[in-house]
Amino acid sequence: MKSTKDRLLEIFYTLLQSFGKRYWWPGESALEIIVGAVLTQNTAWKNVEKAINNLKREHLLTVEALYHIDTERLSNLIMPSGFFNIKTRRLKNLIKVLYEIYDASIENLEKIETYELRKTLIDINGIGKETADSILLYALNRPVFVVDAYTKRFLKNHTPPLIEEIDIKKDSYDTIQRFFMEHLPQDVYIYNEYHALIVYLCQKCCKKIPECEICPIKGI
DNA sequence: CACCAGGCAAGTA
DNA sequence: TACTTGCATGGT
Repeated sequence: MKSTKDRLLEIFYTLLQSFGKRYWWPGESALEIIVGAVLTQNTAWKNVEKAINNLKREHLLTVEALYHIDTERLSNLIMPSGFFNIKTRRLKNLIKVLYEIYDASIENLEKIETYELRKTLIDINGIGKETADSILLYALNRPVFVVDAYTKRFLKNHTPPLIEEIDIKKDSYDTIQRFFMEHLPQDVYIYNEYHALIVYLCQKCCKKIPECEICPIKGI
């Protein structure tokens, strides 16, 4: 009987071999990833790209520019990503911390201990656990596992079960995160690729469950 | 036409 | 603690 740790790793390497590296997170800078993390809340990535491109075209992807930009102008630029009024507020809240506390320098974030930084991020109105962890992992390369709707769907659909279903149902972000982190090496590369592969898997074939014939990890 | 997408906060019971 | 709702565009 395989251990849960062995199964999780086997699933990882099988997904990696089947689908290849996902190259997450798309973005040319840490700030672009941070901004994208807010814009993609409950939103298709395709729409986020339009918003990001709007900001890039206007050379607004700097902490200074986003701090000083007029609220209405920012709303118009990020409109394609939806929820633009609330996302403008959320971006401003986040940028305000980066500008006023961290002196507009992403590099100053490097000095902060991971879980202290996580708490700081979550304390910002508009930044929840998933957004904070996405920033930590994908923008700042911290070994933090990101849990999202796909992760829950993956756990819920996978057979044989990896974790008791009862733990998946409620608001179980911390439980699921702990599950992955306690059963996997604490490794930024693995966390990065694993989350991206789960998303790809769900977008590719999880929708066909329970009879997904092309699922490469069936039975593991 | 309906439904969903790489969430979160605020309100209610 | 556990549900429910508003937020909004764009693709299928």
